[in-house]
Amino acid sequence: MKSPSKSSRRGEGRRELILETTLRLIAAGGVDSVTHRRVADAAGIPLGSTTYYFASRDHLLREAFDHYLASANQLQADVRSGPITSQADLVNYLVELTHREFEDEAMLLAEYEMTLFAARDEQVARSLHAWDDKMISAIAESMKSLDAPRPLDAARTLLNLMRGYELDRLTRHELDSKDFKKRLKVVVSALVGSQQAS
Amino acid sequence: MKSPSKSSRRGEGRRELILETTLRLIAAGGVDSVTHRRVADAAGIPLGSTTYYFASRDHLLREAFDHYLASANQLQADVRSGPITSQADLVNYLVELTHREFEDEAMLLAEYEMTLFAARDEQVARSLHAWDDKMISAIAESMKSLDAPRPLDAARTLLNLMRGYELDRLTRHELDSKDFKKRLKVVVSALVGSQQAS
DNA sequence: CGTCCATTTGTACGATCGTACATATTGTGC
DNA sequence: GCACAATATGTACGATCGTACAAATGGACG
Repeated sequence: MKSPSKSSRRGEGRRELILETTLRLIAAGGVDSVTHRRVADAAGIPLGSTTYYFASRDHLLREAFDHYLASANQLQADVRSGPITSQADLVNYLVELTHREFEDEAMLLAEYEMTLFAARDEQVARSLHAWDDKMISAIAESMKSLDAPRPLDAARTLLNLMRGYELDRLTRHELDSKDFKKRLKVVVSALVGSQQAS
Repeated sequence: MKSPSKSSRRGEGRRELILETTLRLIAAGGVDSVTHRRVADAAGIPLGSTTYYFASRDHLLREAFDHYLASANQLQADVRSGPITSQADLVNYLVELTHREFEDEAMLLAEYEMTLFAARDEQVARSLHAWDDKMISAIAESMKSLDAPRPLDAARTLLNLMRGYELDRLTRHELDSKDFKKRLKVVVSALVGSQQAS
């Protein structure tokens, strides 16, 4: 009988403990603040443990980001609730999506730390692209019943907009989400309304 | 008679040399890669020079970001060319604005390094907000003759969209700018067209 | 020329880092 | 219980860091 609540997990459990701790550190102090020693201290394990599971600091960071994307997958699945049959439904879905991200603002910050890291690391970039594609597909799928003329383009535009807004919010904590919803509504109405290409 | 082309500038000139070198390092390797020693080596000056002008590493980074925003101000002024009298003019203006940013992709990366830094540094955050407000005002101003119902909201939406797109481009170098222009056109038509509030 | 202060330069100290590695401990199959 | 592989732990080494600081240099001005 295993004891999952044991603070010092063993084997694969310890591996995950290290990854989760690494993510917390990234969220709190950025990628720079991640060192083998700090991760070990924060996780309550000896230094040797981190080097045993991860050959180098880069390996640790890369796997931590992959671990984050896996958990983000779960979050995205949770948001999908009712069917989307109107523009208002779509707006609410998108607002809810960003709202969930802001529930843990530090983790959102970690997501953008990952984006910048990906700009200099091909491997993380590939993981991030796979996640982005999944997000775009999900948004496009949610617009299916609205008959948008170019669902993938529209989804990409909406995702860009959300990202830009989130980035703004990361440094302006006072920004109003009501304001964002109103602006989002205008864009959605343009994207799902029937207009011809250039 | 001063010799401005002298590689080892003196006084205020040396101060600027250090800031420019710091920005190049941030662009090339991120904020993490900035150390007093590396800046000194890259600038061809001794270590003592960097600590003489900047009391600490944080002071150096903060002033480097301010220095970047000052030069970005110049860039933005350069883009303003002809008058904007149609939606197409506005789209071209915005596309040109992002295109200029991509001319030096490493510097664009440095801009987002600054954004993440600002998320954890109030002082840099204030500088960045002042710059953002200036951008929003400039975009709103450029829409004046188009009679957009909410120019400031529209400008903020467009800036969010541009930022989200730029962030995407930083990791997907193959992305097409023609695609962005088409998507931007749809959004612009929605923002300047007359629609009532919620 | 000589003085004075801003600037420049080189060096040093203590702290922290990534990584390697030898040793101890644990769990498992027999 | 025993052996053996997987896992866990503590320690050490060389490198790099931020920062401090004393000494050297140089230009402006009497």
